[in-house]
Amino acid sequence: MSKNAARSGPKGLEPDEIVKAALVLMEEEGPDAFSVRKLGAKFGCDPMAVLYHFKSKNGLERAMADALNAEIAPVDPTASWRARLTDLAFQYQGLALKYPRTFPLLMRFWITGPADYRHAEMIYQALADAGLNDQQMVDTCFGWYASLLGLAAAEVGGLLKPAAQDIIAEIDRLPSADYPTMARLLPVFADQKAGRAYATMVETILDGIERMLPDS
Amino acid sequence: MSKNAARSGPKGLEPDEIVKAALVLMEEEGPDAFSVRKLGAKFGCDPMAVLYHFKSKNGLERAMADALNAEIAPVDPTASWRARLTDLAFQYQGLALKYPRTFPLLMRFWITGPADYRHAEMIYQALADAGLNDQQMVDTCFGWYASLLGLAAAEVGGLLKPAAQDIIAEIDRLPSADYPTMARLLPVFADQKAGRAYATMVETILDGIERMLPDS
DNA sequence: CATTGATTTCTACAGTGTAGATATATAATC
DNA sequence: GATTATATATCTACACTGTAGAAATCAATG
Repeated sequence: MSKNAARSGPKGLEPDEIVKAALVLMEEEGPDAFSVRKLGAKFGCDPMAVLYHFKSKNGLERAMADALNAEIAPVDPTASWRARLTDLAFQYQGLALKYPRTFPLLMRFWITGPADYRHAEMIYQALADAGLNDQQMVDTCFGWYASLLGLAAAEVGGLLKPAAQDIIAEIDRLPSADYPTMARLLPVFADQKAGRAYATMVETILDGIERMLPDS
Repeated sequence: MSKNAARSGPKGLEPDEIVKAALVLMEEEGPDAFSVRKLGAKFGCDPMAVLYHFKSKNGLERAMADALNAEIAPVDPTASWRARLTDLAFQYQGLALKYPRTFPLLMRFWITGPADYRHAEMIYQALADAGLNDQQMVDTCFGWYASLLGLAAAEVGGLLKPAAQDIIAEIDRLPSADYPTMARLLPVFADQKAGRAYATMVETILDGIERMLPDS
């Protein structure tokens, strides 16, 4: 439309659009079959055009990770620190469920760019309102973020989902003398409800943070 | 030596030895440059011999992940539940530091095989001794494990290490009005001591677990 | 010795990321 | 408007990847 907004080059390829298409392709194909050639074919451009905008496949994947982070919505600043952190935690879980095959990229590019500075700032402010001192805030913010990513990745990676039949069979085959507690808990595995372990752990970590407070 | 122990085939290739060499190669080359061809060259056999024993590169990588889990030593059963979980936590951190480039495989194969059932059994017994009920135990065990893996992966992935100079510069460039808390904490970032955030978070989670107990 | 069956190697193929040269279309300058 | 400059997109080529399938090799058995 206007002078230099929509089309910046010969074909006007928009990096954001490429990333969007890349996310779709990644979810369709999975991380192994995802390739810049397929992306080019899907997007209707030469594969090398993608690399021109992102330097390398690695750079593209970093941009994809940042695009995920950018979907995190700001939290309500009037809510309690605990409510805000809970909100963020479940937003991350939602992100993992929406992009199960892209989400692991967040653990490859722990710092993706501006989008997660925004996220980090929200965590810091919540922890500051909770009453942590500076050192505690830094440690806890990093730890909170890393734990959440691990939890969410495990959720979509299959660890937190109800135990699969073959896994249960495999555990059943173990000598129950060596694994008495696991053997006893097999039925509990079997009807493990998706998402509850995640919620439980979020509460557990928040409880732990609360215990750090001076008046606790 | 004896009949069928050492050499089971023409050359007597031992899968365990292949995995050992694979771990060395992975640490040398990193996940991108790691290939079965290079492994074959290093190990002195045809690349396809590797795939014969592990079905696929994926199968090999799963075996590598299980080899890492197998390095976890049993905990002292006479120690308190909290001491046992702490022990396991730091063993995992040690594993991540020893195999920084292989460790992320554990988040690709959340369930690697017998080695982590052994690990899980130790966690379950500790949680049982702590006094959690069955449902809590299952949720907390999964959550504990996933969080720890996230923490350890973040540690070697660069999130928990002292902030790098370019990152600090990048944050410094942000409009400090939008990121007031982060801006204030920049100096704390800068001399972040490796490993302390990990230790802090482990304590935090353990505190949270303690709060689940009925008499707490 | 011949056979068997598990192991190792060989060959070939389709697909990958990307460096480097080239073409193209827009914007800037005259 | 013609010409130059510049950013953008494409083309070509190369070294490398995982692995299917055929072939060779070797130890043990009958």
